[in-house]
Amino acid sequence: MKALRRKPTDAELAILRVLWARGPSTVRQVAEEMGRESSYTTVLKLLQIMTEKRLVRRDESSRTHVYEAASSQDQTERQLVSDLLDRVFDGSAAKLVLQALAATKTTPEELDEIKRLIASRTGGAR
Amino acid sequence: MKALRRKPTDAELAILRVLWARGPSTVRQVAEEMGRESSYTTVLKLLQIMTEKRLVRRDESSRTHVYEAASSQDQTERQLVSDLLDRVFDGSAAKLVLQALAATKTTPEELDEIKRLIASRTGGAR
DNA sequence: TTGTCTCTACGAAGGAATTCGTATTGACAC
DNA sequence: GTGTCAATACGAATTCCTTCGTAGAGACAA
Repeated sequence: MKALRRKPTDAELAILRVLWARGPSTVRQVAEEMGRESSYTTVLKLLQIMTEKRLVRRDESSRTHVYEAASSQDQTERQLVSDLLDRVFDGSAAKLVLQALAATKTTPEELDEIKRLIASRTGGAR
Repeated sequence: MKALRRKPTDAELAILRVLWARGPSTVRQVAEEMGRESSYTTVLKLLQIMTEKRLVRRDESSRTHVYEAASSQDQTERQLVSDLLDRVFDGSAAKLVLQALAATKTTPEELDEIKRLIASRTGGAR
């Protein structure tokens, strides 16, 4: 049983996203939300493994267990970005942003939003 | 033999980074560059697998083979960012940028650089 | 030729991720 | 009690990643 901080796999991340969106959920609810790609038992197994890994918490007080993401969406997102930054971009946020802009057709609204983000950062520091 | 577009694994990415930095290289050169973490044969095996996957090209004209990254660093970076965008951020570049800024202690110089990136984007579109 | 290096090829082992089938258990109605 | 339904537990099969040991081929010196 290893303790902490591993990157969730793709399948695990898909489940986490459901849990973040729905809040605490049963296996059946998660499986249904994920459509017909994954069978009930597959989702169950994944959630069991994720419980061991402490990626989710399990409430066993009723017969039908209820699962909940152990880390917030925010924390997890940040961790994944950190990881990409380290593995790919030498820790340079600017390089990452450059590629993010290149990778998407960013709308003017989004660009404005990003500008505001930056402004709020620089504003404080100056 | 499957054809295209899979995400390089962590170990594969580490090798690609060496190839991008050094240009076409032999197994020995890559292994040395990667320090003593991975043995010669491990690097060799990975490069062989990566050749099958078409992640690298192999020049076999001399006895000592020479390997070269098949995709540019730029393309690969973009692909990895795209993947993260899809899997984690619903395709929203703004969300990703927000987390990138939160994840690093960004220097004022970097923020300025990012601002310029954005400005060049908005400037062209307006 | 024989020996020594250095290379590639190959395979095997271990571990993790993913899938799903089957068994078992608990709840509840009848 | 029995039957039925829905849940969890368990384990097997498959595939991929990663590592490394060992074998064999090529080059070259003595």
